[in-house]
Amino acid sequence: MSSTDPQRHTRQRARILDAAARCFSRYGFQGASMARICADAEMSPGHLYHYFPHKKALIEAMIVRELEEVHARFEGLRDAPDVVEGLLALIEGGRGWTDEQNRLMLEVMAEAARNPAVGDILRHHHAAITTLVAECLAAGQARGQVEPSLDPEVTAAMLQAVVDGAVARQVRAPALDPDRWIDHLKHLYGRMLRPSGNAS
Amino acid sequence: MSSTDPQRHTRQRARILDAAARCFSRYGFQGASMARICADAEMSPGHLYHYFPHKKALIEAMIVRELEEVHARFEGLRDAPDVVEGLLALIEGGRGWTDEQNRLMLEVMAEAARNPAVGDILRHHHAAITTLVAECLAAGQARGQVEPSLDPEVTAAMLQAVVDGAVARQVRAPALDPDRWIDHLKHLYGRMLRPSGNAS
Amino acid sequence: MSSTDPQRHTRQRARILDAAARCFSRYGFQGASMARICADAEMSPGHLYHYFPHKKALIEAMIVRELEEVHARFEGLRDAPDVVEGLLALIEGGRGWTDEQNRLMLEVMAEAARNPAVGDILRHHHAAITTLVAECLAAGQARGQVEPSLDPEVTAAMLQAVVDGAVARQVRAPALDPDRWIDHLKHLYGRMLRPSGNAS
Amino acid sequence: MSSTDPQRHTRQRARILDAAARCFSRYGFQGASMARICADAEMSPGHLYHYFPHKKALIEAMIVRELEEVHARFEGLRDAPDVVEGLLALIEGGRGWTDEQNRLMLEVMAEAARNPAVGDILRHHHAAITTLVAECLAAGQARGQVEPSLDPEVTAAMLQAVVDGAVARQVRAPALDPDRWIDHLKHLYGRMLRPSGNAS
DNA sequence: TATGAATGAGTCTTCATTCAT
DNA sequence: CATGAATGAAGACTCATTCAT
Repeated sequence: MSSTDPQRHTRQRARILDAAARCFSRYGFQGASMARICADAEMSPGHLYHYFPHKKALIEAMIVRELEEVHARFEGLRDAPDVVEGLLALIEGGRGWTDEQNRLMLEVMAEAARNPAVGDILRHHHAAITTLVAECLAAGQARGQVEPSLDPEVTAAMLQAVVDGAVARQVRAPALDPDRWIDHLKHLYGRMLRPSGNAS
Repeated sequence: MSSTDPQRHTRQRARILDAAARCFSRYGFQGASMARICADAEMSPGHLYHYFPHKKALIEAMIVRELEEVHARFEGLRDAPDVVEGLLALIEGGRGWTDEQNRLMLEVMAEAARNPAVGDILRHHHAAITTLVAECLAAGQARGQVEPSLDPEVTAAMLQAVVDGAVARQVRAPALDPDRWIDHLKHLYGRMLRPSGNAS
Repeated sequence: MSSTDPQRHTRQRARILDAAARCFSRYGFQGASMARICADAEMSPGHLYHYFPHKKALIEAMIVRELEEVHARFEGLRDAPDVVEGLLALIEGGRGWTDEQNRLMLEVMAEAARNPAVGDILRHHHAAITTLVAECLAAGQARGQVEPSLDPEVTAAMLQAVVDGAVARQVRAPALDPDRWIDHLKHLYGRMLRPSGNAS
Repeated sequence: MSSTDPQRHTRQRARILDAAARCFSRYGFQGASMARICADAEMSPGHLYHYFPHKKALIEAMIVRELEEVHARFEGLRDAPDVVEGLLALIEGGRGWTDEQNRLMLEVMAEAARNPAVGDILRHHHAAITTLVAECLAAGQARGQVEPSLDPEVTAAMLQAVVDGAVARQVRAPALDPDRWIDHLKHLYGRMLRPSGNAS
């Protein structure tokens, strides 16, 4: 009986999304053809269209998955005893980002800037992270770990801008020693967040 | 003699580059068809190809022009009596960036990440600005305006990351009050750069 | 299993090659547009490109098929009891060549003269026929059917030059009575090949 | 005063026709663009169109010039004391044909097969040469230099077929030693033409 | 579930030709 | 006579998508 096997369904979707991520990061959303993605996923076009009705749907699903993974990295912040240490650890974690992820994020940003649907996805995700980080920052201020004059919301947005800047840096200055860069970033970011007079 | 009029030639190229910038920012490099650019430039395809041999050439010329304009904004830094003030003024200037420029920069970053030719253009331009800013920072350190422990080169790279982050922010959080954002940015950036104990 | 049906595949290729031969003979390789060939093959361009990746590939495949057909006509020579009779029969067979085949051969020759890939195909095919004919001529010499002083290889090349000349004649002098022409050709060719003193 | 200078006019036309011959032989009639021919003739398109109203006109003018040159080579036949020697000398002269001329002839034949206008030019020229050669052959028969049973007209057509075959051979078997080939050709052709029992 | 044949609009690019200067 | 800017209709080829099997 060909009754639906949800597990298999999910596995197939994942296989497609993996292939899509690989292709999109290499060729961009428009540059990656469905045929290429099919080949990469070792699947016929007809079959792939069984799982995603449009290219648009595939792009959006892939973006959502990607952003959820990013979100997951921020969740840990809630349990960090020291918020600032937690945020610095997140920056430290940027060291592990692959080129594929970097390229994908840049592609997502560019697409979000012109495609309202993608823009909404990004903004929704951004708002979720911003809220999370802002809450943590406010808690940190209550505990005296964070400079009290900082606006938590804007500061949370800043963190994400720093991440975007770091992603861009990998393209702009790939030769720059990552250790020097990340150390510098952590040093300055620490100085920013901690109460005045409390250098890292 | 009816030999070529170089002025007209330059004007035509500019007309095309303007149309290209508009189209690329709206649809992306791949999404903008030559036909559309032609229509926007009010020019036949054959004529456009008289000025640019490829779409690639058009893209690259447009990118170079865009980046040179960015570079020009940084040149003023040399004459600023206080480097930090100069840099903060640059951040302040980001307020004037149009959506078109923002989108274009995002598209350029995404393209640079996968297209080596574009990547090289970006890196070359980035290096030029980095050198310029680093020199100004070093001079500022000599004059006691800038925290002496900062590495000028990495700090210059940081500035550009901040700009990239600000560009991304416009997509991520367009609702965020630009005044709040820019003030915050200037405040923190000032704290980063000025000698310790010298809050803005 | 609905895996590829190789028979259908072959039939489709044949359909395309037929259309291509018709169009190429009418308009030349460059003059025949893929769109026209598609229309002739009653097939969409996308579908045609499913079978041939380039126009070049289509041209070459068609040429190979055409030349193989020519080659096949020569194969019979091996079984002819009298080589000279066999060769004269081949010339006689030229009567049956269609205009399409003639035009195609002329187009192939012209293309082979400037396109190395096509040139190689032609030369490879030419060498195969030359070898075949030369062997038959040598055997004929051993049997006393062919003038012994003739160099088999060059004489085989001569035969093909005669064929090329006959193809050209159809263009140069279509009004010339084919019977008169072919009879003349056979007469002279026979005189050439047979041992001296043995007029046809 | 810009009054017409017919000499200059002729020289310009020649310059264009030279460039056209070069380009057509390299790329074919369709493959050679007017722009390329202009570049080769060091002339602007507007100027070139002053001399030839169409590409078609240029092609036809070039073909006529080419064929007239061929015709000129045959004119000498009239003064030859021995027709057969004269014809053999013509074959011998084929040794001097350049690749450009060869390719051009092949292109002309292919074009003549499908383009009625070009076909007519070729046939007109062919008829002129045929008449010339046939007359010489008839005179030769009267003088006992040529086998009397040969039909002069068909034999004249044969000569031209031999030339076409020789042109094709240069493409089919460029490696074949030209000396061997031409000697063979002359030997056989002599045997064909001379009265029976009169080997070369 | 899975295949891949099939479509046709759309992409970039070329080219013969015209025209203002 | 001479230039080269300008046109726009093709040309080869691609690709998202559908559908019969």
